[in-house]
Amino acid sequence: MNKRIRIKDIAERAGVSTGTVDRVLHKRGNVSQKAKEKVLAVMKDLDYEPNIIASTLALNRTLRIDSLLPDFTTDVYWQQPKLGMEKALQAVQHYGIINRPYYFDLFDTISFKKAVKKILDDPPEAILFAPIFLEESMKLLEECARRKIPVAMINTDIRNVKSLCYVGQDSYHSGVLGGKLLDFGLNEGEAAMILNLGKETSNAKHVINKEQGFRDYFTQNSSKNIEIVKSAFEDFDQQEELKNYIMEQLRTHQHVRGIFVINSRAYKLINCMESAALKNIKIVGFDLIQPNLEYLQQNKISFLINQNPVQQGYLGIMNIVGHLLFKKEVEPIQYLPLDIIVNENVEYYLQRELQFDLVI
Amino acid sequence: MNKRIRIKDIAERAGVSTGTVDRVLHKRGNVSQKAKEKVLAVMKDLDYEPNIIASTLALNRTLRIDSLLPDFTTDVYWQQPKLGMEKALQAVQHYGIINRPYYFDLFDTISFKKAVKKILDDPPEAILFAPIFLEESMKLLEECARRKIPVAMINTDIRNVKSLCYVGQDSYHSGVLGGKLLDFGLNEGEAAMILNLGKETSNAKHVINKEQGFRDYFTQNSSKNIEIVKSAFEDFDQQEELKNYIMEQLRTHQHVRGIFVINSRAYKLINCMESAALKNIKIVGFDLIQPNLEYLQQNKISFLINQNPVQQGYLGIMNIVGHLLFKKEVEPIQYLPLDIIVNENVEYYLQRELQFDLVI
DNA sequence: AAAACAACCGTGTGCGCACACAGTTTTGGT
DNA sequence: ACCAAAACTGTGTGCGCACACGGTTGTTTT
Repeated sequence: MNKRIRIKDIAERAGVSTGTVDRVLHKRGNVSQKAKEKVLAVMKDLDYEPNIIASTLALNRTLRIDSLLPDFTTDVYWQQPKLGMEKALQAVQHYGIINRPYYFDLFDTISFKKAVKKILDDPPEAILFAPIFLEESMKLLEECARRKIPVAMINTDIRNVKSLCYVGQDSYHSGVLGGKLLDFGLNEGEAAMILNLGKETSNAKHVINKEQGFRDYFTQNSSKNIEIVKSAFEDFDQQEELKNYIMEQLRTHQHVRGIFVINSRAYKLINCMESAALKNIKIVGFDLIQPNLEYLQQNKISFLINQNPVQQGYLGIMNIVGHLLFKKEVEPIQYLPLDIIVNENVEYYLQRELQFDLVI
Repeated sequence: MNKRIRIKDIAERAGVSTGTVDRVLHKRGNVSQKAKEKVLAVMKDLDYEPNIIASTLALNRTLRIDSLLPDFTTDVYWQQPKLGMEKALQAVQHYGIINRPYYFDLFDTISFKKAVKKILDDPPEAILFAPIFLEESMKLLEECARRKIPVAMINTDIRNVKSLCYVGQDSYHSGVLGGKLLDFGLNEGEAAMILNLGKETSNAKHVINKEQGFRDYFTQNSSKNIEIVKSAFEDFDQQEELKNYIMEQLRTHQHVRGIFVINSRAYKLINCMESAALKNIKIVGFDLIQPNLEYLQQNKISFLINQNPVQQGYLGIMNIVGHLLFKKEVEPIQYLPLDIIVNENVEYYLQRELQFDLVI
């Protein structure tokens, strides 16, 4: 195929005008059955593909994607999906895609509900959001399904309600992987702790899945008789209280030789541990945020599991755009790789985030 | 900014015609200094950005990117950069980008030189290639620099000659990482082998870098007194000879408890090893090709390091396109992450390769 | 039979830009 | 002063598509 097939070529071959071809193409206006069949046959024969460039120019439209993400001033982790989202938006700006961002307090459903109301009062073409609050998020999804607004989710997966897609990690298998990585540092008869430094209101399903995966790893794979200790502390921003809690936990569970921190806050754990304890305990955490990176470099953290938050934001937008503009089929569940990060390879992941704006 | 700024808006504001604005924009034809300054000032004031969509349509041009990759029938690894390249080409097809692919024999410089001649006899707008043969590749790069043909390299990095970019792995640090990953399975006083199942003619620099990185890891990080054993075998396609060689190597170096295979052919090593030996020796290899994946699943390979070959092909093309179409600055050296692959996370990397066509 | 309505269709215009071409102004030479 | 050439500029056209609008034909109603 040397020359791109145009609707003019289709029209000539089918013996109709370009207006008729356009009407068949867009299922618009009236076209006789006879003309329709002729046009469709020629399109198929010539393998016609619309010129998205010309279509975009002619349409001269603006499509708005509203985003609803946790406020990154509450938790630095959320700067990263925002970064990925912004880079994707930059890449597709010339297609007339614009964004209206909304933020909510990670620990306050009121702010989430307020933002949802604003979004639905002036509905966009599509929504990208992080479903931190299960019940409220399901309501948003149901309403969007009713209004046929495509929704892409990141970070947390909600099933049983229709959405365009989920882009994020598989929390169960991140728990399995955490088990595997901790296992390298464990000997026969020692104990491993799974530590949740998070609030009860957020991501309960994630927590359960990670723990289950972690336990299943040791049940099914490790022959070292490892005891699993579960631990959780909500007031992780209270330094003294957290320190007391950690010290007490380590005293109570003296066989613990590995800790799997299931949120991005492994650094808060390490802030509370004495050097001697750190030498004897391997720590596996999540996410390449600055305080974690410093401890990884100091080998106080053995592994970080990268949830690819930048890519979540990026691909969330790209999937929406692919659906809206290119009429692409979208895979409903898209798990991102569970990157294993050590001091020797972390640099490349950090560079990757910076280079995202090279992608069209 | 509610409405996109057009050249018409610039023209009105500067008191000239759109033809003059176009001439200033493209440094074409004649424009008086006075008009030029006015136009540039308005452009800057209004933060004008050309509409790439309209520009592409008006230009109605075809840009050809020639690719020069090793023949994937010789080595299955090379199917993957080809796949990434094809997906990128698909994504940018509507910009009028076409591809002419050339393939060469991985172990025969003649085929490479023949392909180079064909490319240069009918020069494309840009070239994507894998510089397997150092000397011949440098000649190609010098000629392209002379003719101002942008070249993107993947898999092997050639410095000191001008090119658009290199997208690939950092071979030194992949050696370092290999050392780290093997170190998990090693005890005091044991030995680690670095095994090269490759031909002398290919990628010598890569080999040297990986080995150096591997050695440096143990020198600088491991306190276990690990002896490093270097081993290489060229006739890796001769099953009996390879088996004899491996058996002899394992007899000679009985303290070897870990083997780092520095090409993608770890599976060939495992084909030659007896079950008993496999239980005592950890193996770290490269690349998610089918035979390796099977052994990873069977836990005969402990880790694979993913060189991201699909992404190399993909980003090689995307960088060229960004440069040609969007006049983007391209980062000259782009190292891809060194993914650590275990049985528990491999699935996500495989799925990622399949989903690439969702990206615009 | 005439009028009204619906189905159907072709034509024209515009989206923002690239660039060819012809007209106007300026400059240089005689 | 006159002429030719060069510099400069505005205008028109086309890229492929989306879609509004008016004209034609066929059908239904009066």
